[in-house]
Amino acid sequence: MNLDAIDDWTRTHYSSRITPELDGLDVTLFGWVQEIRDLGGIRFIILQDREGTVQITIPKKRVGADVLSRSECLQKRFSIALKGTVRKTTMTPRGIEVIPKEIKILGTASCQLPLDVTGKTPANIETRLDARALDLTLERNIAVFKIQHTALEAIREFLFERGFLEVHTPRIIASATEGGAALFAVDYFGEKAYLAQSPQLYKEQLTMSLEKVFEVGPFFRAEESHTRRHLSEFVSVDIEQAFANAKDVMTLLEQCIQHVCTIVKEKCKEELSILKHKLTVPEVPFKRLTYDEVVNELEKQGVAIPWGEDIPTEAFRVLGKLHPEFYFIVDWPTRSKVFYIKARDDKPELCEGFDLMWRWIELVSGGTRIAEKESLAKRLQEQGLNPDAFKHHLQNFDYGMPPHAGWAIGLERLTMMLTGKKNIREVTLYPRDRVRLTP
RNA sequence: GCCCAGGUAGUAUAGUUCGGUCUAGUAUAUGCGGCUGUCGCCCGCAGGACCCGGGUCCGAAUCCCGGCCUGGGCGCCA
Repeated sequence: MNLDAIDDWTRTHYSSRITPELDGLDVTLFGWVQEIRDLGGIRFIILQDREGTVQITIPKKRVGADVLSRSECLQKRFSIALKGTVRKTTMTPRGIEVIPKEIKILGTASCQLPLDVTGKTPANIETRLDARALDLTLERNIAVFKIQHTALEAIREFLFERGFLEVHTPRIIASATEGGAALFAVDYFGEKAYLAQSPQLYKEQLTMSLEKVFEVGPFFRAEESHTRRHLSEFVSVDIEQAFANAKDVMTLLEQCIQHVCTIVKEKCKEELSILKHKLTVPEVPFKRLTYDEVVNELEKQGVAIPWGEDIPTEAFRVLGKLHPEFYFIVDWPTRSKVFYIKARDDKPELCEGFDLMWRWIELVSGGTRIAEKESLAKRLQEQGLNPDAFKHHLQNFDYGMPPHAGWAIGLERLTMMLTGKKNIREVTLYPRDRVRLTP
C-alpha cells in the first residue's frame, strides 16, 4: 500500500478535545483506527489517540471519492491523519462526530492482531506482555501509566518544594551496596562489576555535600522471586536527608504519600474511573505500630513469630486485614534490618528502621542511618560482610558524615496502590522477572 | 531454589471427571457478501486449534511417563 506523507499537516486537537462547542470547526486529527463499523451506506471509524477516541462518520454518498476510497482501505491499527469538520449530534455518546474531508494513511498494520485492541476480548497477562507495545494501546493500560506519571510528578514537586536536589548515582558498581540481595554481574572491560541494587551508599555520601537528595531510577535484584510484587528490575524513589532522623523522614514520607494521593485523585479522575478504582486520600499521621505490637497482634490471630525474626508474607497478609490502609512498622529488631540502619541508643537490640505498609505490601522502607564509622564497620561484620569491600564507602565517614536518614519507595508498588492493580507487571511497561527478558 | 495448578484456532474459553455421536462446540477476531445512525451494530457464508516426544489401548484432546512453556504461592525483598 502506498503511504501518504504528513506534509505540512499538524494536529489541531486530541480526540478528547473535540466538544460540541466546536460544531462546524475544521480540525486536523492524528491517531489510529481502533474500530470500524460499516453499515452499508454509512461507515463509522473510531479514531484513537493517547487521550481517547472520537467517532469519524462517513456517509458514503456525501463524501468525496478520495475520502471514500481511502476509508475503504482502513483496517484496525492503521495510523491515519484526517482533516474534517466537527459536527454536533445527539447520536453519539459524546455528542460529537467528525465528518472527514481528507484522509491520509500514514501507516498500516497486519490484519490479524495478537490482541483485541478494543479491549472487549480480554487476553491473559502472558499474551499481553508478549505483545506489550500493542497491549499498551488499550485505554485502561494508558490510564495506569498516566497515573504513574502523575504520581511521579507529584513526588518531584513535593520534594523540590522542600529543597531536595535530584541526583543520579551509578548503575554500574564494583561491589554489593547492601549485602543481602543477589546482584547481576556484568563484564566491565574485563573486570567484574555489578548492576546496582540500590543507590543507598551513594545517596548517604551525598548528604555530606548536597544535604537533601533524591533519586528516581531503576535498580536490579537477581532474586529468583516468583510473585506478583517482585521484579528483577524495578524503579525506586529514594531520598536521603542530612541532619535528620527516622521520625523526620517518616513525617516527610506520610505527607508525600498524602500529597501524591491528593494530586492523583484530583488530576486523574478520568483514569481512575476507567480503572474503576476508588482512591481515598489517607489522613496523617499514619498509624505507627512497633514490631512488638505487630508480633502480639499476630499471636492473637494464631500466627507465631519468634522475636527477632522477619515477618513472613503469610503474616503480613493477616496484618493487612487488620490494618487495611497505610501503617508504619517501627522499632524492628536491629538484627533483622540491613547493616546501615542505626540501632536505638537506649535499646540497641531495636533499631530506627521503619517500613511503610499498605495493607500487606511493603511500600517503603527507611530509617536513621549509622553515621559513625566504627559502628558501621562493626555492623558489617555482624552481618557477615567484609568491611574491606566497603572501604571506599567507610573512608567517607572520616570526612564529616552528618547524621542522616532516608527512605525508598517502590514506584511500581506505589502504582499498584494507586491503580488497584494486583500484579506488579501490569504497572510496569516492560517488566523483567525471573523468566521474562523480552520484549 | 521449593510447592501447587495449567497448556485446545489470532484471542478467550467449553469439552478431560468415567477414553468412543469430538468429523473438537462457543464467543470474539480475520476474509468475502449484504445493510444509511452504529457505538460489544446486525445478518449470511468461509477458513482457522487439542504444547512436544514416548507409552497403554481396537480407539487418546481425555489415561500414564518424560520434556518444554506458562500462571500462582512460599522464601528473599521494594
